[in-house]
Amino acid sequence: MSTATASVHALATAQTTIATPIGSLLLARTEKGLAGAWFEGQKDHPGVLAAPNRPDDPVLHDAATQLADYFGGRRQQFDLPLDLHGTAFQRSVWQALLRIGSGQTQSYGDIARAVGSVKAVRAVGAAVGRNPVSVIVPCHRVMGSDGSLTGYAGGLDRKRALLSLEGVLV
Amino acid sequence: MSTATASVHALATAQTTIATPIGSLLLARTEKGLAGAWFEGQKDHPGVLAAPNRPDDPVLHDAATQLADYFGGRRQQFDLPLDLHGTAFQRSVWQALLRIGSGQTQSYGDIARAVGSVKAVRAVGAAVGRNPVSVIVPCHRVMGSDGSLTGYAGGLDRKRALLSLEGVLV
DNA sequence: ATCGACATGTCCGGAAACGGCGAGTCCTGC
DNA sequence: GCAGGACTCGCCGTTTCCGGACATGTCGAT
Repeated sequence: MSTATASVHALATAQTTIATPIGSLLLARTEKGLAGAWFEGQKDHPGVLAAPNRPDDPVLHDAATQLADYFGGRRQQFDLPLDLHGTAFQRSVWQALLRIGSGQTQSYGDIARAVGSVKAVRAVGAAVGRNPVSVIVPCHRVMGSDGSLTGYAGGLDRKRALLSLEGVLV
Repeated sequence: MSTATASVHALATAQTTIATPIGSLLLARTEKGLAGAWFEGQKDHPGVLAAPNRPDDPVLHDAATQLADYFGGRRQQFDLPLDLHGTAFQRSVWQALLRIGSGQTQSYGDIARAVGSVKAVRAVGAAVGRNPVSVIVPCHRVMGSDGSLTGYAGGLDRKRALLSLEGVLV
């Protein structure tokens, strides 16, 4: 069980589940902001959360709306308070992800450069793979340096779908 | 991309293009001298060079003049500073080419003997084929031991034309 | 505590393929 | 006979390709 998942279990103040074209998405927030978004069946899915179900919570509601717009092709970027729990290294990687615009991609090496440890490429891979907030923190925009899709915690099909939606893949 | 071509890309300080009866010729120089002369469409043509276009550069201007004289039948040998980039073996082969006078030819085996490795006949072929300075380094004066034309990076037609011009072919 | 496995990328060494050949063999057709 | 073509094989420098090693941060399992 990862640090991020553990802290969400302990700190979540509200949750809700929404439907998307590529599977339902569990959203969870803490006091400070959105802290988790996992597809059903995804690798680090926290399972059942103790936090109360509150679809009308402001943050969760905004997130749901913005995600609906995103999947409908009416929105390219998100504007939400985030509360990303992880090690310093992981947070810096996730911040780097947030700087990749819609329709763009970067390689794991690019991210490694961006966070200042050029050779920590595998470490970057691990960190990207532990992104707690799918879609909104766009870990799907990271590909191998040769253009291969490599992996995705939610399954490569979802990665493909997201990239198609953003116009990256034919 | 051959070593020679690569280094020209990096080191060229000036370029120009001249017209000849057998196609236009791209000339490039480095600090030290003429480093490249490629026919349009020739095998190892470097494509677009970053170096500035300077027809009036002394070396390029001299080269252009001497080439014009050569193609007009008024000149048999060239007097220019050359800067040939390649492996040690390639350079020794190219030097051997420079020792073949106008109107003469040698076989690949002759060159192999000249550079001291009698059996490196095919290697000589490869090196000759990568001559970076067409016409001036007379790789067109090398033929098969049976008198056949074998190959030419700029196309056999050009090889024939050059040899005719030099009175070797009827 | 230590170890190993990862959603990678780069570098390095060795192996193998690839030529602007040439000499030798064999076979055809005069 | 014998000139000449098709084929084989050895030769060698260069390029390309492939496999392995390594660097790095975290986490789960010994």
